[in-house]
Parts: sequence; structure tokens; C-alpha cells
Amino acid sequence: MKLPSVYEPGKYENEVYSLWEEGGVFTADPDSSKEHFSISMPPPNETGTLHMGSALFVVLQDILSRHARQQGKDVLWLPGTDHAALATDNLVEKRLAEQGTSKHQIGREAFLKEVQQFVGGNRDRIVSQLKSMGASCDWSRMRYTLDPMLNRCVNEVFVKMYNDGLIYRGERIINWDPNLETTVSDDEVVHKEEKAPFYTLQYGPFQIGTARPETKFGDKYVVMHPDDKRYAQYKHGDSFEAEWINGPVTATIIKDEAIDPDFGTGVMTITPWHDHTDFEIAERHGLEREQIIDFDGKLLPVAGEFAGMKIDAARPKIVEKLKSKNLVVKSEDYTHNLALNDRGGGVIDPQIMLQWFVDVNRPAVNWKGQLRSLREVMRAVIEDGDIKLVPKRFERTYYRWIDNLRDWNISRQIWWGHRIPIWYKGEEVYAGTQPPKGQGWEQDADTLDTWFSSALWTWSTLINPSLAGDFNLSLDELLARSPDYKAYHPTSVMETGWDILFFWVARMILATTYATGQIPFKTVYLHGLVRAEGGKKMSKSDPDTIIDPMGVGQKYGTDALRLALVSGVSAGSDQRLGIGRVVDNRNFCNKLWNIARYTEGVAGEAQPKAAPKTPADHWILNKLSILTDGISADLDNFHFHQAYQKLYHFVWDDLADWYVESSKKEPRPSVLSAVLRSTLICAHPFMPFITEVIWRELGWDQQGLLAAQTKPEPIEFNRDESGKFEETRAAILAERAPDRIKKLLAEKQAVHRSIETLEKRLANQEYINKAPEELVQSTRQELNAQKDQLRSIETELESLKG
RNA sequence: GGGAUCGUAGCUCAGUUGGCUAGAGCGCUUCGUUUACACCGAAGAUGUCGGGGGUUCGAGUCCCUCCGAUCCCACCA
Repeated sequence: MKLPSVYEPGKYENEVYSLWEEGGVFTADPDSSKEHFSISMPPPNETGTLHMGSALFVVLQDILSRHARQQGKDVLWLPGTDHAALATDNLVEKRLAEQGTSKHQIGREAFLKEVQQFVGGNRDRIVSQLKSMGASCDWSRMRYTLDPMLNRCVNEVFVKMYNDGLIYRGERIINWDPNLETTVSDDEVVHKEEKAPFYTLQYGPFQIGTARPETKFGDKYVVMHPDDKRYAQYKHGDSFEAEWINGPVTATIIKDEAIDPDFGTGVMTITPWHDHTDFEIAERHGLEREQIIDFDGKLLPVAGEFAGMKIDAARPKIVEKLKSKNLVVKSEDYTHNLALNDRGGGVIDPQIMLQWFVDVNRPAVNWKGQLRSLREVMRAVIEDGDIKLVPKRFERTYYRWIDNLRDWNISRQIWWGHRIPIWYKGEEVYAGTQPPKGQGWEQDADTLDTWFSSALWTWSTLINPSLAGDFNLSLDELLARSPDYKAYHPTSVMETGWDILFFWVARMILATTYATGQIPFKTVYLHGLVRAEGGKKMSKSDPDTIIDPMGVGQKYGTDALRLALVSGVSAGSDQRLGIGRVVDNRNFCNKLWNIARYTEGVAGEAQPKAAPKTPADHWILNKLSILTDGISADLDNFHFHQAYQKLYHFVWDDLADWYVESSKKEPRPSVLSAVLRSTLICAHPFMPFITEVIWRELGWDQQGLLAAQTKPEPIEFNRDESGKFEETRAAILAERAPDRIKKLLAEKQAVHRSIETLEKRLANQEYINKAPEELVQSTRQELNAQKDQLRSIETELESLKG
């Protein structure tokens, strides 16, 4: 025996991957006459580590890519990494804090140097981890979100939008994270329930409710619903005097329909600077607004004696003062939703700031010959079926999201990322892909939301990078001069998690249709989250939930991990992954390994040749052809799980348990080899390492790689012969089961069925009422007889077993 | 408040447009070490398909309703 009885993945995996790379089998060829197939990898954080979620996307995209190659297509799976602006910026800031300094102290340039240094030391890990998962990407086309060409594209799109009036700068209320000192987009705000005291305060003649007394210093408007009869005596615009926290104020009455008369007293005061709803009310009525809390989360001089205090510290003191002035009517416990930053967890404090926005409502996009708004185009590409979402139900949530879409705040007050290509000199503003000529220009300090650059990912990565510095070329010309773009865009499939449908998928649609006039991809396949066994999210803060794909891959083999992930996947649904599933699939790998060992034993290094003779030969070839077609069809429809099941049962049940067993009596080594050869090809997209190892160990194609093989040649078989084996198979099965028990079981089922029918009949009122008395009686007797029969069968079965 | 998904064997889940007696893996019971594999083989037990109603010749599958779980969006001061 050449092969050991147990497959040891660790001995082969690295070597096999290098062979693939050296063989150039993952390299795309845009000039090929073959049909092109392309996937853009969702770029993982360049300094991150591979977690189960990334392992899942690697497996699914790798299966699609390898399968497409087998179908004879020219495949580009383009890998890349993301600069993860906010996360990285934040991390480096923390490191600086540990050294007792901060980014503002050391300045922009020094800070960016720090980031580069940090990033540089961590960049290679994620790439080698992707490779160890078996990812068959074209590494020669690896991209990075801060590559010069990608930066160029960001600037080109920004300037184009700016010139089209789609980007504007304005004072808006935004979500401010005082900890990270940056804005957070609406989609990145998460809400957490929190119990907090809810105060009812006396404000002039009114009682108002609030959970945030610390924002109330500047309040000088009381708002109520125009139809609220309780307050009919007060007119819009009336003013009155009220004694307030730091003395008397003059307040004005505002009537607005945003107020819910049933909540609290139906009256509230507003703080336009620090609340979204209040801001909108103030906008509608042209009211004054005043900042109460600064960007560090401290109270401003308007707070009087409380100025300079952090809000958490100030709140109880303010309440105390209100109490002492007899302004607190009551306080009660109340659960409200606290807004938090999804990336970093700081409490969001809305602020009014000058920010850059993308206007989603201005009709400035030429789409299919019509001038439409970004929002309309985003809707149209799905409605018209240009882009298909899998599973389809996400279309509904997508439409809902589009309908509620507000202008996209794209400026971030961090330093790591694509800087906004806007320069100022006094009153002058310059927008350009290159800095303006002349002295005294100063670039906007903000960077762009990381999703702005990610939104261009499917095509900015396909432009010839060597053209990045050629500013004579327009964006259209850049695209036109890029063979990759022509061959691979729109991409065939976007495979990603449903959790970033809005962040990323929707933004790619927005930016790509606008900038290139093409859709970014034809199909979006959305997979679910990989959860821990109990259903909990795998998260760093809860180490018990985490299964490290790298550790598991090393221990049980990457193929076992890949199979475990595929076996649990279904479109749009989360899966629970326990180590048990990995073990099962490790066993499955070993099964395949031992089929190969057996084949090697009986066939030696004889070439596989398909000359079926026995019924079993025809039978297994029949099964094999069903498998080959089935897997193709399933993968075309993204039914990964089904394809996996077919493979599993073919290999274990049909091939190992029946064909190999039966061939022990009548060995047909050449057919066995041929079947195994085809099986390896079918299995390869799912379990690339072990299949490649067997392929080479069996020495059929010493120079060729399995990864380079196209789909197996169909082998002729005879259906009647195959049917004959079905019969022998049935006979063997019948022989295995002891006679008496078999008979009893059949009888038991028959009795069971008749009991059911009788019970059904007796349960039918029509039957009871209309049928003759005797008939109903006899039915009852029959039923009882059958039940007795069943009981006796069961007792006999028990005794036979005992 | 709006929406989505799920509820099938002890556990994790399949079940495509409604179609024979509802499946898989693990686990469990019994037997077996037959020279590919104990990371094995054979046999076996286990289900009111969440409850109720409807459409149909026929419903796990379609419709209504209720119960339970999860998630997303919006958010009331």
C-alpha cells in the first residue's frame, strides 16, 4: 500500500496550493475566446484575520469559480483588501493613546505614517489565510482600496457627481460619535434598549417630557399637534415667559403634526441641534437653533454653571437643580432606544455640522436614455430584472430601504482614507482629480466614507492600473482602454452576506450605474451569518462562540471545514456551525481517501478506462451521470447545500457501499478507476485539496493538475443493465433483513394505514349521520379489530427483538 | 409601529412549481473486527410536519387565523 490508511491534510495542503499557483490555473485571460465568468471578492480588512464569515464567502465563491472553470469558462475571481478606514483609524488612535499622545497632537502626516506602519506589519496575514482556505483567485490582479487607480476612480466619480450637482455641502444634523470624533452614517447606527428615568418638567404653563434634561438649556419653543383640543387656546406663534433651569426664558408656541398627542402630555420642547426630529421641525418653521453640547460631549457656556461638564456627570446635577426649583413634576422609569455607533460602540449624539452629501433625488443620471435620480435607478435595475437578488425575498426589503433613503452623508472626520478632492482658497472652491495650480489652496480635511470607494469595487479594480497617472484620459477613456473591464464587467455574480446588502451592494449599484452606465453584477447571491451552535453570533467579545477557521482547518483539514460550511448554507439564512459537522466531513474526506486506496490496490497505476460490463458497472455509471448533471444544475441555481448532499450520498452510499463492495466479487479495476476519476472532478470544487492529492497520488496525470480539468467526459452505459443491478440490490437488501420481522413490519404498515382510513371515516360527521346504523357499528368493530392486530404485531416484534 | 424569516425525529437541518407509505447527518439500540476505511460495516427505533380553519381528488408545501422564536427597518420628545 502506497497511501496511508488515514488522510493527513497538513502534509499536503501548502504544497498543493503552490502547485496551483505555479501552474497558473487561476490566472484569467481576457483575450480568451471562452465565455467569461467573473466574481469580485468582497475585500476583507487588510489588517484583519479570517473569521468564519470570511471562510464561508471564500468557500462559496471558490466553488462557483472552480465549477465555472470546469464548465470551460475563462474565470476571473479578483481578490483584494480593504483599508477599513474607521476601524484602522480607531485602532491606531488607541495605540497612540497608550503612548500618551493623540492624533491631533502629532498631526496628520505623522499620524498617517503611524497607520502605514501598523498596516504594513499586518497586511500579509489575511492573504495567506485566504490561500490556506484554497481560494482560487487570480492573485496577479490583487487590488487594494487605496491603490492609486482606485483613488483616481474615487476622485473621478466625486468630481463627476459634484459637477452634476449630485454632491453638495450642507449643514445637516448628523450622527456624531464623540468618542471617535467622526460622523456615522444612518445605516451604521444601531439601537439598544436602555432603562432611563423619564422626567416630566414644568415649563411655563406646560408640562413637557424628556429623557435628556441636559439638552434643555436652550429650549425656547414648545411644540404641540395643531388638532390637540387640550391646547386649542394657544395659538401658533404666541409667546410666554417661563422660569427655567438657569433663569427666565421667553418661549414661543409652535404647532406641528410631528407631535403625537397621545404620548406624554402631548407637548414637548425642542432641541434642534441635537435631535433629528427636532431639527426637521425647526427647518419647517425656520426656527433658531443653538448648540448645547460640544463635539467632545461637554456642555457649552449656555449651560451656565454646568458648562464644561460631560453630559453623564452633568445630568444628575441638573435634575437636582430642577427639583430644587420645583420644576420636576414627576420622574418615571422608561425604556428607550439608545443610539450607538455600530463600529466602536460610542453613544451617538446628533450634531449640526457642515458635511458632504450625495443627493439621491436629483434627476441627473442618464439611465437607459432617461434622466433619473440615483434613487430611481437603484430601484429600476431590480424592478427591470437587470439584477437578480437571490433569494428573491430581499427585493422587498431592498425596495423599502430605497423608499426611506435619505441623502448619503459621505464625509468622515477621520484621516485614514480617500481625502475629499475639494480645495478652498478664501471663498473659492475647487473640485478636481488633481490639486489646483497656484498658491494658497487648502484641501478639505475630511475623508470619504469607506463605502464610497467600495462602491466602485467591481470596475475600478478592472481598469489597467498603469494608467493611473495619465490625467489626459477621462474616466470613460480609462474604461475603454482596459481589456479586463471589457471582458469581465458587469461581473457575473456578487456573492456576499445579506448584512451588507445596504452598506455595500446598494452603493455599488448606485455608483456603478452612475459612473459607467453598466450594472455592477448580474446576480447577487446573499448568504447568511455563521452562528455558534446555540444560535449566538460569533463575536470577539464572547470567545466561547468563536470557532477559528484556521485552527479547525489545521486540525481536521481545510476540505472538512469547507464541506461543513457548505453543508449548512442556504440562501439568505443564517447557519449554526458546531465542531461536529466538521468532524463528520473529516470522516467523509477519509472515506473518499480510502476509496482511492482501494482503487490503487486493485487497479495499480493502470489507466482508467470506461468499458462497463457488469450490471453494477452500468449502474454506477448511471448514478455518476445523474450526479454530474445534478451538481451542475444545483450550482447554477446556487443550491450549494443540495449539490453537497448529492455528492456526499453518491460517494458514500453508491460508490463505497455498493459499487466498491460488489466489485470485490467481480473486480473491474478500469471502470472503478474511471468512476473515481470522474468523481474527483465532481468533488473538486467542494474539496479541492484532497481531490488534487489523490489525483496526483494515483499518477494518472502526473503533469496535469486536477484544478485544470474540465468536466468529466460522459461515459456510455446501458439503462437496462443498470436496472438489473437495482434488482440484485433490492434482493440483497431483502436478504439482510430477517424474514419474520420483515413480514411483520410490512403488515404493521398495512394495518396502520387501514386504521387511519377507518378513523378518518368515523370522524366524518356526514358519514355518521347518513350511513346506516349497522354500517357505522361494523366500522367501529373493524377499527377495534385492527387496533388489536396492531398491538399483537408490536408485541411479537418486541419479543423477536428481545 | 412597519416588514421579513423560521417552527419537520433527542440535536443540526433538507424537503424546487401541492403528488405514492415525510427525508439526511449526528446521537441512540442490536449485531459485526469480511485484507479500502472503527475517521468502518449491517440491521433497527423515533415525527399529531407549532395549534385551528379553508381551497383541493390530494397540503409539510397554497390561503386565513392564532401561538411561539429570531431578525431587519423606523422610532415618541
